[in-house]
Amino acid sequence: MQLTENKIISILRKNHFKMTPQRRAILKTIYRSQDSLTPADIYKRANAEYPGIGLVTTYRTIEMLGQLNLLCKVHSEEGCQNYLLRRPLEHHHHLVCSMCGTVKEFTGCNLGDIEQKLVTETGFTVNGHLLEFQGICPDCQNKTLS
Amino acid sequence: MQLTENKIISILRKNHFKMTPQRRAILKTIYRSQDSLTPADIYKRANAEYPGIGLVTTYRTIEMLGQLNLLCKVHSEEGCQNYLLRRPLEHHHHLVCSMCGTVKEFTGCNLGDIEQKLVTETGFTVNGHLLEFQGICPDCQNKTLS
DNA sequence: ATCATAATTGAAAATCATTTTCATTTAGCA
DNA sequence: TGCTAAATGAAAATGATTTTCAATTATGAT
Repeated sequence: MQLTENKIISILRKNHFKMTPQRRAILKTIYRSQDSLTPADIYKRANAEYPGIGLVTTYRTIEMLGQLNLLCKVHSEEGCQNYLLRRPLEHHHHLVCSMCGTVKEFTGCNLGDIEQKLVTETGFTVNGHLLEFQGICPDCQNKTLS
Repeated sequence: MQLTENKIISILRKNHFKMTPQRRAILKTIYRSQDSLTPADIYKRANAEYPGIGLVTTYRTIEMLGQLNLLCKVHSEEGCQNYLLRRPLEHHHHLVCSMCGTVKEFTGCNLGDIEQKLVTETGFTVNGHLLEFQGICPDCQNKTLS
């Protein structure tokens, strides 16, 4: 199940949010990017496309998309305010290029065994996990050679 | 291999850092805690013990300990500036109680297979990962019942 | 033990990210 | 076409972190 731009718009409508040109531009920015973006990144890119958008509106739109569960957060060395469209709606994780920021989503984390072991050994209940891989994408591997 | 308070002090010495009472108090605060703490948390606790420590000094000491690789960062809903003494020096991960913040360290993440699969499928090289479990510790499970 | 000096400290100011306030504008329905 | 609640942007407020700088202090050399 993949999230398309139109599907996002219809989700907004369903939840009684108005479609403004600002939101459309911010949405398009997030939609198009395969890197995770900070609020400032989104602001800059959306502005390049549709000048005049305020940083505040960017923050508010991120907040709204977050509430609708349409965003993923990516944790990196530089910070943890990196947002990415939640493309696979199913449970998944991210493989992040430390050079360019490109993200590959993957499913099948298979942490059941280790989780069970933790429950047994510690007496904790477990209700979630955070998993992310960092590496270098093929493009950046090539760039490094030259 | 466990990190003792004296070992930390000797590491500071070895790296030509001075032992001030402020650093001692901050160190003791971090050393004693089994929850991860924000800079503000550390500041408050260290101050209760040794009044007069500045928030700036707290930040600077955290920075120093980080550089010496003596701290772990814990990622939670509330934020990602939660520091914990790096107790097992070996590669390990954290199981975090979402109610009280207590952290249990564990080793043996066994992500080799999934990592290999990712490398093959995406062409990325992989050089690190972030793994953390969230749950409820035994104590908090009991509290919830009453 | 005392001294000299570079490292450390705290207060205040500066910076940076994020949120709030509020008057104005606008999307979407009647 | 008009009404109204929602959305916007500018400016101010907030909160976290960093920088600056003058005063203090830990430590190695004497």
